[in-house]
Amino acid sequence: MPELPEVEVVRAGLAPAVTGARIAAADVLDERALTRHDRTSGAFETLVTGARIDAAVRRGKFLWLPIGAERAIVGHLGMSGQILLRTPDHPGDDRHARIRLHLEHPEHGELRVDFVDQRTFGSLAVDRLVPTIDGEVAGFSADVTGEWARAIPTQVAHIARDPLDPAFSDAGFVAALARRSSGVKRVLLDQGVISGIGNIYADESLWAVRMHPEQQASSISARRSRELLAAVREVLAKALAEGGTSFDAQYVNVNGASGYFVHSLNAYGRAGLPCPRCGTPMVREPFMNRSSHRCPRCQRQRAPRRAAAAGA
DNA sequence: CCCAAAACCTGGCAGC
DNA sequence: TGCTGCCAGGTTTTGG
Repeated sequence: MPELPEVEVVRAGLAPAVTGARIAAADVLDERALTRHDRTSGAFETLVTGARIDAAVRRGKFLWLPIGAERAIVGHLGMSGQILLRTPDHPGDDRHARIRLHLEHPEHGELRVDFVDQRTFGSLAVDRLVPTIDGEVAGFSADVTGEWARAIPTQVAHIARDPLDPAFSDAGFVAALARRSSGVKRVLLDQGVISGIGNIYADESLWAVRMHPEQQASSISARRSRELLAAVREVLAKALAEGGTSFDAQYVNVNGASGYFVHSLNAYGRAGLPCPRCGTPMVREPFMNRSSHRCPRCQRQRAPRRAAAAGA
């Protein structure tokens, strides 16, 4: 599923092809791909047609293409979204194609950007850019010199910086864990605290530091919190280096190729298989209408804190 | 503010 | 073969 590494692979692939390109036309094939588009500002097609794309920027799992200093096309891949670069004459037989952008690039000529999404949790939208709250660069992109660089789409403004962002606050993360009473995995998945982590990399990171997903966040020491953050960074960076994680071709990069990180997973999807560290069979447990994967030996839960004078 | 759970959606697959 | 129901899960919304 697309988490930070997968979205970054898409962004990096898209950037050189779309930067500087003009959008000649847009086809909306399925209105459900525009659920996050606010129509009161105008129709999607009208707003993007004729616009020039200045960059491809990412924060966490959100991706956006600034079109001028005031607006951007915001994309989220949801669970099954893909953004595919194609030649203009590519057959239009894609069953799950939702939106097509026809581009004219001064150097690369004509090309097509297809937003393809089976499960329709993903979306594109035209959104307003607003200044970042801290005045820092909004997200990751090759070029940060444009007017758009320190501006963020309103839809993304509430999303925390991701752990690979130079402006991410390690101390802020430690403090956030310290004041949360819920389980640590829930906090890792909270995009308002730290962005870019989904179910796969949460399980991988927790395995790496031998932490139980339901460990109460506030019970974790500052030192252990920093170890966890370091593990998150390591896991994300490694996945990124390997081109992202994908199963059954749900996720593909802009050229349509799958990532290879699936071969490197230590916890996710390994229920019943031996823990790569100690050999104990891994378990899968229900978690927020989905699953957690962990080693029952390496990742034991510390006794939950009890209220004072509890019991009878 | 904090927390938890439901809702959104499609297609693969197991089980009958 | 064909039906049913579960499962995958990121984000927003809703309710407490």
